[in-house]
Amino acid sequence: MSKCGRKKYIKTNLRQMTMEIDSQQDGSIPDSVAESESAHMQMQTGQNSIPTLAQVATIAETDESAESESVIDFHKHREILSRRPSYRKILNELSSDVPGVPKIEEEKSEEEGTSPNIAAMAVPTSIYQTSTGQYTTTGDMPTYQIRAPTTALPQGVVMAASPGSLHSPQQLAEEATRKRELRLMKNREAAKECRRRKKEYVKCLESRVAVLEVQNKKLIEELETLKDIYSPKTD
DNA sequence: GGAATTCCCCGTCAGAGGTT
DNA sequence: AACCTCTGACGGGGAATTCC
Repeated sequence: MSKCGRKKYIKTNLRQMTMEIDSQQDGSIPDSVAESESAHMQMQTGQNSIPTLAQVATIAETDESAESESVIDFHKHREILSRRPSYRKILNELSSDVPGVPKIEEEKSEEEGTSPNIAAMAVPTSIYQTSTGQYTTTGDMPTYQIRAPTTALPQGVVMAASPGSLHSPQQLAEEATRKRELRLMKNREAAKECRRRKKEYVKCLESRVAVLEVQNKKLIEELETLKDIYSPKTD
């Protein structure tokens, strides 16, 4: 399997996992998933993530054969194009629904923070459900205190004079370069954070899958027991 | 042992959506 | 409108594993 193929495979699994959890919880595939991710899109793209513009274009093209007379539903396309909520949002929603699920802390102001950088702390976060139906946590999972970028820029990033004071083309070029470097640096950090959150999110999903599987098994067993008790004996 | 493949991480870009 | 944040997508590099 190529690198690219492998990446797609991982993403497919991740999305399937999410859907599994959703369907286990309310017994149906969420409308958003059902609507925004048609089966034929999955077949065409091999991905379960939000399609790229090119993919959307392909979908629109092939859909034409099926609904050539009808106008493409604008809202449907908006939904396809729309972004899924951030991992932070998802996890925080989860944590409000399910006690024990760690919250990803919102960015704190610098006054609150003690460390200038992102601090990862190991706290117990793996989720398990007790016999009473409560969620509990064991094991280590990193949680994050995301801090606003410090005012102290990293070495090599120099604050330039205000744009109004720039005159020569050289100064303008330097300013542009500086801005680009700053942007790249910020994006680099953002990507790191994003990946960390994603990992946390995946771990959380995995834990929930485990919990729900156990719960499901128990319920099936209970059902069987009740059936045995209440069904009339034939002999 | 070396080539091929897989896995994991990273940096960058593009683009959606939020904020100022 | 400009700027910022977040995240999917892409591709590269290195370590680990598998295959011959």
